[in-house]
Amino acid sequence: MESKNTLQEQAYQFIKTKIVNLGFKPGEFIIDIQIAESLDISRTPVREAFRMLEREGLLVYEPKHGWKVYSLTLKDIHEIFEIKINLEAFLARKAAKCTDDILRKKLEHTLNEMRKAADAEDVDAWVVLDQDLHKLIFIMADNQRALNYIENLNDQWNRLRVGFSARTGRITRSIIEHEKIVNAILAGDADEAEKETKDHLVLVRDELTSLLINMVLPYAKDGV
Amino acid sequence: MESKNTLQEQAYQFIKTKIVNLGFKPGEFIIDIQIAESLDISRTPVREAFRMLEREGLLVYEPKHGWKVYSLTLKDIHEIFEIKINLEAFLARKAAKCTDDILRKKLEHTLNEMRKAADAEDVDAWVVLDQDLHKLIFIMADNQRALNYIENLNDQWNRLRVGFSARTGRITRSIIEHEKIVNAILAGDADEAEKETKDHLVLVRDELTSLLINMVLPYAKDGV
DNA sequence: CATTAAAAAAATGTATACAAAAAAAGAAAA
DNA sequence: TTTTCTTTTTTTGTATACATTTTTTTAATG
Repeated sequence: MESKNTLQEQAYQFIKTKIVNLGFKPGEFIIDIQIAESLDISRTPVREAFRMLEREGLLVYEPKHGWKVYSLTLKDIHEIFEIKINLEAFLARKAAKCTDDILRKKLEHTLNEMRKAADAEDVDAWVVLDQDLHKLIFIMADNQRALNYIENLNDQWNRLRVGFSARTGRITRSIIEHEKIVNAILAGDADEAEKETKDHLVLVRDELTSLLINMVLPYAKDGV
Repeated sequence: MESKNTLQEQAYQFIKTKIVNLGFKPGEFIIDIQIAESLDISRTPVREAFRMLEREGLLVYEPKHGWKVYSLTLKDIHEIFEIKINLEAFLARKAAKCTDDILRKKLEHTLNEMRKAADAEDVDAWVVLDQDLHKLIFIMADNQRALNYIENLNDQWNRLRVGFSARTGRITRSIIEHEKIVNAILAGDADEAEKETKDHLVLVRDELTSLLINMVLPYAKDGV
């Protein structure tokens, strides 16, 4: 969220925002000079930004052809969640063994905040807290690389989040799932933490899959 | 391995090779213009190559400072193998359920070739076959993203492979470990495939850790 | 001799020019 | 009308110039 003052960073933020908000459509080719002109900068920083976004899987480079906004398929969702389910379940298991009281307190606090946001039906706040909570669990698990990778996987499908978390009942159910995970971690029950994380992610995956089938595929023939 | 004819690709291959062969030392800052001059090209393609290598975790960009060859610590090895152990064990489990006979035949064949290479003490051939074998398992597991990520993790520590696989007894022992994994997969025994993969990677991690402690740390104070 | 200040050198960040390649548009032939 | 070929336009790939920032060197001061 922090906006560094280099033009590369500006270009990066601009393009990423447009992709996430579907201003650039999945499968669309984007052209450096056009973005450069609309930001009133040169091509150079835009191309650097392209490489950064390629790194995150939001853009795909096709040599001698150009830069394409990555288009998620159902297979992608399946792959992404297969990895997420495994890694996050393992990290939850590890987090259950974490003895850092500050982190444990924070975890409890974040869950409470989530409850409040859910009661207030504040979807935006809830989304942020949801991310905070998962991040906290990963920090407790003490594997920075895994955290980075999962955040990267999330970047790849978060485009769909717009239509997802606002769905009826999703947040209410999600609170219950998160409570189970957090309680297991705080109780130091690694097996339970692993199991509840898996269950939670399977539900997310399945809802996301049906969302992709019902809402998005009709107008995006190559996926999202 | 394929060398595309763009200068970016040349620069990319050149830098990567130097990093892997320790021609550029871990922690060293590398400067675009110097590489550009030694390749007799301009800075532009070199900078594109930098971004590609950043993507692979071989270079780290420090804003307003420059590009640093990433330096592995023991914590990195621990993180990398924690992820590898989890993901690869899961993929081996999935591979055990693969029914594609062509892939299964290939797997058996690759193991045989590895045995031959080991008998002939052909380390170079063995390294290639080892990578082929693991890749085959991942292909059987049918998760392209996980495959890519594991290959990326491997890129990060393969620099150490030079001194690693040549160690006395490592290959002989490794053959046995690989046989167990392959046999479990071919027998369709998912539990066993998962277990043997974990055991194998734990051994690799531990040997790598001791290598890092004994050989490399003395002269590379920030790790490798 | 150590510390700070100023000047010089080097490296990054950006813009722009131009050649080569690809895509698009238009013209000619079937 | 469709197909093929040519021309034009667009876009990529690369080089280079230059401003800004950072680092190093040198000079001055205590």
